[in-house]
Amino acid sequence: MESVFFCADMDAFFASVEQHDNPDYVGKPLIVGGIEGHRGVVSACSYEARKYGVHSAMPASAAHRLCPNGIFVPVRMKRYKEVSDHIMEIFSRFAPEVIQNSIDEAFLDMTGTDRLMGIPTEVAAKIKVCVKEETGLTVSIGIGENRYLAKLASDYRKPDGLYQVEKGKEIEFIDSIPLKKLWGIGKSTWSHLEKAGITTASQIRNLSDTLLEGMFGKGAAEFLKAVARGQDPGICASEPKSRSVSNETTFDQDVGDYSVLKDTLLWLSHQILFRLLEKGWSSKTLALKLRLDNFSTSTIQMTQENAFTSAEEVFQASLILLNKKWDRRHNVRLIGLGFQNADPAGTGQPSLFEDIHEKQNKVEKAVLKLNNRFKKSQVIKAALLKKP
DNA sequence: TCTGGGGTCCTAGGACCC
DNA sequence: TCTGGGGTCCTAGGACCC
Repeated sequence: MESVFFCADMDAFFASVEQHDNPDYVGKPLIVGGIEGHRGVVSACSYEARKYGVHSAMPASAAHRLCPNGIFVPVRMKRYKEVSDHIMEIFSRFAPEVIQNSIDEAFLDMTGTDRLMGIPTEVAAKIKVCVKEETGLTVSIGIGENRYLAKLASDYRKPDGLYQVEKGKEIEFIDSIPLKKLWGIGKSTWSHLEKAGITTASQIRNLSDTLLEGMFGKGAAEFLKAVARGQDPGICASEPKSRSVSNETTFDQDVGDYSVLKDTLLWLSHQILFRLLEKGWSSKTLALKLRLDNFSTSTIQMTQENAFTSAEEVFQASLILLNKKWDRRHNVRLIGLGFQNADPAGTGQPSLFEDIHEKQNKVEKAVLKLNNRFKKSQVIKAALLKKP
């Protein structure tokens, strides 16, 4: 049976949700994230804002310079998650298997569904109508014989696109997209490729395996070989190889005061432990991340014999990591804490989860108490209170 | 330009064991 | 008195994506 995959990708998702919730924003340059006076980047922006050269991941200051009359609004992740859940539910009405790839994107395995659902382009059109009617938003859908082609196809006619990569035209399709735009080829890989004089997929197809491996290493060579031929390099495994839970915060001003870092770690310890327990996972590995005032970033982690069970335990471990990693010669721009290699089977100790709501209350109280305390400290307040 | 926050996957090297 | 090979676990860093 021939495989058929859809990739459904929402158009300017965060910005579109904001425009839908607030009709005043419709037709105007809207920028989500990148609030003036705060460190940050643009999370998303409307197509009207893109005309000014604004794009996601751009520093806030640059966005303000390019688009001084733009409407800047904060990120409302909870709301986007709500809409996302609704959209995923719509997808599941049409596809036996929906793999969510990010908050605004999913792969639908439509293999063998044509008898029941109809031909792919018609089903895709129906999904688009459904999403529009129920959420007011537009989605672009790409169709291909594998997930990778579907993913590229979803981008091909954005916004409000619908494109199918025809059978037998896979190579032609790949060659119609600039190599540097292919999914998985980022800044670093592109710079390597360019330096080697490789700027098209057809050049990659003509290179020998040994040459490619010598230049990029085995993993990257395999990836490039596959995508240059329109094959799936293995994006989006249905079962991730490892799981992690982390929170981090960038201070409005770099911090040199140990007690501020300590208080932030206490807060982060509660956040990550609660989120871990909420998912029903467990973890023995704790990682601390620091970004210094010179933007250099480093991490340090430790693995203990047993899974972490209390925020206090996490907090104490995080202090050990901080003391090992921070030599106080630079102020701290960002501090983060996370669990690595989390085990989805959990701890096997149900007592941990029985009182999870009670735990949540305690955490909330603790955080509230912390926040009240932090109100005295102007430096840290913004960083702590911006989180729900 | 002055660079968020949350993730996954890969790699290279070291420790340790048989 | 100059030495193996393989497997597994762990760490730190880096690439990439949304």
